[in-house]
Amino acid sequence: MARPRQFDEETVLHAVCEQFWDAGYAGTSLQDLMRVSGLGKGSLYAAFGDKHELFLRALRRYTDAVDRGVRRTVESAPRAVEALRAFVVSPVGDPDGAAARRGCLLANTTTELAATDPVVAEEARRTYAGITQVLAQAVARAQEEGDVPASADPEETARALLAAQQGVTYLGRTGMDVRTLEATARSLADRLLPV
Amino acid sequence: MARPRQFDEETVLHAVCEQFWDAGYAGTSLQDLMRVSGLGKGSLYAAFGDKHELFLRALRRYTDAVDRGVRRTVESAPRAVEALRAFVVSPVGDPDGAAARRGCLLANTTTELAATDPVVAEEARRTYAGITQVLAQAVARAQEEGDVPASADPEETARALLAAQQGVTYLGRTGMDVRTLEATARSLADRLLPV
DNA sequence: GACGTGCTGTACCGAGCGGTCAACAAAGGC
DNA sequence: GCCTTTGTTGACCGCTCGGTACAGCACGTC
Repeated sequence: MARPRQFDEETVLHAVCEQFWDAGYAGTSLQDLMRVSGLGKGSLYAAFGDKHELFLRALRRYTDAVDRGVRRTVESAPRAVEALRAFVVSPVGDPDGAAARRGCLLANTTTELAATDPVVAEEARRTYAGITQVLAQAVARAQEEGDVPASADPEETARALLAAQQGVTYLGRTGMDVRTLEATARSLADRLLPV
Repeated sequence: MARPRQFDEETVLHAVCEQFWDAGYAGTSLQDLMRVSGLGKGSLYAAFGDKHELFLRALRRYTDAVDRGVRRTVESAPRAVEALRAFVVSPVGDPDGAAARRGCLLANTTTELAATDPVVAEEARRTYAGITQVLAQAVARAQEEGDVPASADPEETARALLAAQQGVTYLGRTGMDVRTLEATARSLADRLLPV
């Protein structure tokens, strides 16, 4: 047999993900990746391929986590409408606004790369299609529970909620005051999910 | 006297703006800027300072144009509510989706740089504060014209509309199908501006 | 037409980039 | 204890980056 790896792949991907999240794709150098992962260039290349492949691995890990998070929120909510409201307000994050300013790794890197990197664009569309589906099912459940008018189209409502959530995410990234941001998110939830 | 400039500053800023819009800040090299402007390095540096200063000049030119565009739309609309609807749908652009995929220079570069460049973040906040104000005035006018319920808070409504518009802008950048994108934008306008 | 000033093009700089490679280290099989 | 295999390390590659320096050039003035 051969020499075993001295690092945990998941741990490295997590650290790399955080780095890309904070500095973007172009803003992250191989030196940064070596520093946060604790690995040498050779090990990174042997284990994950080049910078772009490593980024995609980290991005997919992140989108999987986001997808699972949304599903869990919907499944565990006593009433579906609460999960939908929570989804719209979720980008606000902590009260000091650090999470809001950080934004979403997928949104940040899609904005940076979508125009030139079809793989990233496809990953974004795939992720949002999945989220839209989960939200649409939640809207249907909220209709059964009497919290959303039966006249609303579930999928259209889901897409409106997704767009609203992404808008809140972006305004958070601009550094908008957290209380104003939260008020905006709640206002959107109120208007898109009338009582 | 000395040798006069052989280029028009506005023309150069326009070309530079387009380049940053297409490729982002980090994705644009000085060579790119020389190519699209037709100027040498020396001329660029003498006229605009370094890359970052040149970028800020181009960005401010862009945000000024956006601000003026929104004001003009509101002023020239027969009914204010039409301008508000048009604002939310505006990121959709042309039917083939090229404009939607391109997104907004301010949104793209804010997402890329806001975390590390306080000047860009401030420029974004300033621009959106101005747009919010114009939208709020339009909401108030729409209320006078009987198109928006008098119970709505103009500023809160304006911020909800802005977030929705930015969400649509982002979904457009992911490459979402244009018809779906337009339906989402119209749906948001319908829900945020009830009849 | 000589002058001087500011624009222009180019050669050049050090630094950092992403990526490669060969030598070395650590494990289990024999 | 040697061999094979794989992981690790760090030196090294060519290249492009943003930025500077400078020589020459075109123009309005006098």
